[in-house]
Amino acid sequence: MTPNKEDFIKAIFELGGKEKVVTNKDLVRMLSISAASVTDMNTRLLKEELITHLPYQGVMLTEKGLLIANQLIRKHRIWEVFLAEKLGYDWNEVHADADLLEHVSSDLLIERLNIFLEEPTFDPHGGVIPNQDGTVPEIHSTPLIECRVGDRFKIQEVDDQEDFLEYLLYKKVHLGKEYTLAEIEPYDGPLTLETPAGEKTVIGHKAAFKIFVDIIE
Amino acid sequence: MTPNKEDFIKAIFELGGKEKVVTNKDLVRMLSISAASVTDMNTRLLKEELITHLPYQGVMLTEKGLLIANQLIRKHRIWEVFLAEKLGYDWNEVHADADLLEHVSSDLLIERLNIFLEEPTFDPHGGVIPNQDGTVPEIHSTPLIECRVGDRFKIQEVDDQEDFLEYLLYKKVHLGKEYTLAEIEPYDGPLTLETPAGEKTVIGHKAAFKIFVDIIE
DNA sequence: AATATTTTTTAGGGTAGACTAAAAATAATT
DNA sequence: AATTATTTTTAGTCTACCCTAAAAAATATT
Ligand SMILES: [Mn+2]
Ligand SMILES: [Mn+2]
Ligand SMILES: [Mn+2]
Ligand SMILES: [Mn+2]
Repeated sequence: MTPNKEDFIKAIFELGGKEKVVTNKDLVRMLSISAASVTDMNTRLLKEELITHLPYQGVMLTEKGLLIANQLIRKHRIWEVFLAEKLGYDWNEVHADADLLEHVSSDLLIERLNIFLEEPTFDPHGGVIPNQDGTVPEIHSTPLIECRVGDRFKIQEVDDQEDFLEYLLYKKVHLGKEYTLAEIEPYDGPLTLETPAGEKTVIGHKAAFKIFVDIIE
Repeated sequence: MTPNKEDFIKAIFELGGKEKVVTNKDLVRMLSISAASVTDMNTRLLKEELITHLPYQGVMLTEKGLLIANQLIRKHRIWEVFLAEKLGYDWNEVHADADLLEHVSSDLLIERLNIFLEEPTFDPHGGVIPNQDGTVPEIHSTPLIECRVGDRFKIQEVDDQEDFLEYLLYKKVHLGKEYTLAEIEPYDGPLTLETPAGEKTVIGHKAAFKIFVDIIE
């Protein structure tokens, strides 16, 4: 296994390759490599039985591939916790370094680090950390866009794109924060969130797809 | 710069390439690669002006190469401190992981880590950590083999080979520990060290070349 | 149904970093 | 001084990962 292969498998997973076929086009966009390179890597991963391939359709992860994806995500997210909690990184700064560190982390290192961090369940943007055996704890959360006016909730997870995290930092939206959904403008308009203290925050319509909440009672 | 190039430059440094010409043979032994691969890497590093090359003699580091070596050693040793102090690694366990982590450490990461570790001066076996600018703090220490009977000293630094560190762990020799040199057997015989409490430790002749001490007054 | 567009694959090539086998240069031995 | 042994270099290959350009297949549009 090499860093490039690992990142490729992770990309397939993040594009839904656990349940559905992922197209070459999507991988081209996600990894910023040429279409020919995607075909090339596909044939190599196919040879190792990490993916299944439907010609001209796309690829899906095998059990073996899925395990590698989850173990890599475990490493990635544990490093993100370390960078945020111990080294004082903001949540939009952790990804780049974690994306490199994940590939050079022995099992011993990750398990010691996990203990040092007191076995965290979530990474800095609320992504759940897979277990050592590749299983993933089941967490219930709802996309903010599906909430109704009047719902009370806590922020559970947010999309991990750097610019989106920076936007949320600016809006002072952070994990665990409690809000009530005060208003939704029609025709894909903005959402207004209100804290228990009465402070209001306006969030764009598209942002509401990238925020996941835990509705209270 | 790539991990292989970085390790190659570090190997030249560790074989004395700051002051003297390092042979291909030595690099073959240190890196466990073929002689042809050494010649190959030499020509590539030469092109980047990181080394100077005397055909059929060997290579030396340029200023540029030396800077890279020192910065890599800084990263390596800071990671070693982290693994030992925060993750509970023994001093003979830190090297392998640090040897990988050193290549994926951004400047931001290393400087934050350095602060988190409270700016250590030495790595777990007493190696001095180069400064950010590539300069190296001057530390005075004496090889144990040069000591005279009756000298009092503290353990300052030891060779970082894994099996040697394990041997010292078994002998309960650790950094900062105080001893008096009680006896040296002639004809390259063993050395006897004595703690202030009167406990005696016998050390092989060759080991005394790999232990460096700070003589007290 | 025919044509145009998009996507995927194939063909051919490049670089980094490794290898083996053989040639050339240097060092050691007789 | 000549021979032998060691070390370094050259020549030719290999794999991983990337590319561009062109061909083939699938999809969308007229
Ligand atoms: Mn991330
Ligand atoms: Mn990565
Ligand atoms: Mn080390
Ligand atoms: Mn290394």
